[in-house]
Amino acid sequence: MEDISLSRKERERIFRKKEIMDAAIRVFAEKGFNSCTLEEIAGTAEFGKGTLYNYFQGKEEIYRAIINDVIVNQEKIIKEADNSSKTFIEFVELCTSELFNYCVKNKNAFLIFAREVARLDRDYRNVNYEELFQSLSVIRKIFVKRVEAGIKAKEIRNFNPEKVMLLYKHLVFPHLHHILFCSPAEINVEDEINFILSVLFDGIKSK
Amino acid sequence: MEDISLSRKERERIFRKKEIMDAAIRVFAEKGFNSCTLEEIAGTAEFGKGTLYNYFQGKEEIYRAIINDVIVNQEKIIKEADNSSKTFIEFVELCTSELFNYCVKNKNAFLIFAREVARLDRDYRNVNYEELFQSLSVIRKIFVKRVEAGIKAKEIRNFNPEKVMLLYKHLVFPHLHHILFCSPAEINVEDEINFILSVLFDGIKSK
DNA sequence: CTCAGAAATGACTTGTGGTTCACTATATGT
DNA sequence: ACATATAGTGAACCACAAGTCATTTCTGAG
Repeated sequence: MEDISLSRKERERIFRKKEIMDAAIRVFAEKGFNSCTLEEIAGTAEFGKGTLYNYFQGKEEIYRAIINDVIVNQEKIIKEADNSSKTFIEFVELCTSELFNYCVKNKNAFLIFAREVARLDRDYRNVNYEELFQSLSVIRKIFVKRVEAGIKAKEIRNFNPEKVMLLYKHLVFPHLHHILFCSPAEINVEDEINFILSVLFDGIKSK
Repeated sequence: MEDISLSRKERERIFRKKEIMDAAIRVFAEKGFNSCTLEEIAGTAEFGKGTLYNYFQGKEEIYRAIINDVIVNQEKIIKEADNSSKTFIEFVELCTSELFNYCVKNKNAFLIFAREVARLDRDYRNVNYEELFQSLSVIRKIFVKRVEAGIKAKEIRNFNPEKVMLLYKHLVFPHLHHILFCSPAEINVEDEINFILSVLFDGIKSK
């Protein structure tokens, strides 16, 4: 984790930045972007309000950084799955279980991401989110490439690859959000993954 | 549409309320809840700011009323589909095509709904949204009942009915949102419906 | 035409909270 | 020990927008 190419000063700075982000994640997840104040975030991080401005441009940028982080992690997961799988089905299974793991371990960050997910592809277009869009684009490209390969190998039916990717995304994230935040009962992650993949691969109709 | 049991005064009041809501839908869809002001909504509706308070408690209530409206319409669609279908598959086909129609015709209202959809089951719990939850609950009950019937009739596999409903919801709304707001190309609604239903029923695997 | 009640209005009040910055404290190097 | 740089701080500032209400305008019955 630690990068020895940086000075101790730099590592400390990064560490404090992370601390602020962790506090912000808790506060944003609890109250939402508009119903919490910078003072709350600062208080939670055990810093003064002004200090946050030494690390971020402002409230907006902290929020953005959190979402960016989630997406960068997703990018890592997809890349990793792309490298360690042969068939498309393997690839999807790997992605899914790793995504589930990540989101369960980072519930709060995922919640913030999930609340914004409907805005990502549209409302965020105007603003400066190059890095974020970069990652989103990489994710899209890898997934589409794998779908195309899967079709060529006759693993899966001949659908528009872009649409298959969207469908996967729409299946996984809202379902994750639901089981993590809307479901009263205790969850068996393994079961949830199996359910989603079973429907995705074979559909709900009786054979 | 017009209810003759009401006086003209009352009908006029309802008409103006609707006018305000229509303006609010355009403004909220364009800018989002937090980035627009009551004055903009009032201006768009061609009323003064103060007038809005003769019709609604405040900004929050206008927003709520819009979302409530969308959900009430969904409830109507589900009920209608429930009454005019025999098999589960028919039921789903009917729901889907009517939902698509409704959302295409009410893009802006649907956009507002879609932005909030991740919050509905959780963040909205605290506040007073009885009517809204009432409708959501009716929708859930009807859908689950039809899934159960479909399983009993061996139309579909034996999954947890609640989960099938969620999966359907997560398939339809995010996909609708994407094709209406994130897709650059012109859309063939018929094709989109067929794609979603084909995957839902039969999955993506080759046979 | 008159007048009472209803409806519309927008200047004003008020509270909020993001952002700034002058100052203090701490750490590092000589 | 001193100087310099770096980091932290929160009171004060200010923009903004939700909500209020005293006043004006409209409407329709008599």
